[in-house]
Amino acid sequence: MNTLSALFRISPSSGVPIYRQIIDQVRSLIAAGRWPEGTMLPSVRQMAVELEINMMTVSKAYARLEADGLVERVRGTGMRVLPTNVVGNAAQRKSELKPFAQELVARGRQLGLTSEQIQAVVQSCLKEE
Amino acid sequence: MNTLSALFRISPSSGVPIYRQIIDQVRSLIAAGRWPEGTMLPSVRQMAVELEINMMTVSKAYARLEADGLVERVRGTGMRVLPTNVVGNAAQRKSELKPFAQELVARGRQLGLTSEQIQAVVQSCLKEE
DNA sequence: GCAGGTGTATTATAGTCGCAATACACCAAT
DNA sequence: ATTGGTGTATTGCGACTATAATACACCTGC
Repeated sequence: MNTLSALFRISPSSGVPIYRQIIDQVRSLIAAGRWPEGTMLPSVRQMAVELEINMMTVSKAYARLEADGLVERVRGTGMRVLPTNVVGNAAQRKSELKPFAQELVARGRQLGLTSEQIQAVVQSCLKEE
Repeated sequence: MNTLSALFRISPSSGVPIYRQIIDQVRSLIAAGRWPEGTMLPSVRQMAVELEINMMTVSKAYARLEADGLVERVRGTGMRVLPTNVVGNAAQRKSELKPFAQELVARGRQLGLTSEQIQAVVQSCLKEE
């Protein structure tokens, strides 16, 4: 099975740069503890094949993640998740989700929807998973 | 007062092209009936000044909106909202919001949050408006 | 007619993004 | 030492995005 496509949600047509989507989502996965300390990230080549993007695009995302101190580059082996970056606190993870909720609410308001209607849309998405 | 900044939510650093943000949000506002048939869109110059972006960026967004049949160009006057594009149905407006909800849920899951926690984040945003 | 308001076209510049193809440096397993 | 797996550097290319500075064509109101 293709585990990557289950974990990642890459949208080339969204306007958001692909390397940035990778960065954000890797950060989320690490923050949630799904990739614990010591875990090796998928190789750039594997990532590129499964997500149907360029190898260098993945590499650039990884380079940035290393610069941000989330991941360690192990020469000849791959990228290893560093320890100190796991956000165990649920409240902190919630705060990372907040920008997306704010975006959702703003759009809902523009569409003239009530709070209840906005929540209903979220609810339906949760059920459809 | 600055009505535009209250209606619009432009984020130049989001990665999403500015002209595209304008298009999406104008569509939302029209779909919600906040700009009824016959309403004149803000002028490109006003928009550019208040949102601190380039005039031509706004113009390109408007051109696309006209191509999509949402708006009519009145020479020497401005852009007028066309009638047949108003989405009166709440269900249809909800469906326009759905992609944002899906994005939110996917990110919440990546962060290891439960359905209840995701809803709580939305809830807090609704209260903070 | 004229001033001042529309949207638009043009040209040029700069930056970002993604892909392709190749080559390199490194490590692990054999 | 060889094979095959890491990530990376380089170069070139094309496309898209945004800005700037002008200039134009059009309509409205006085």
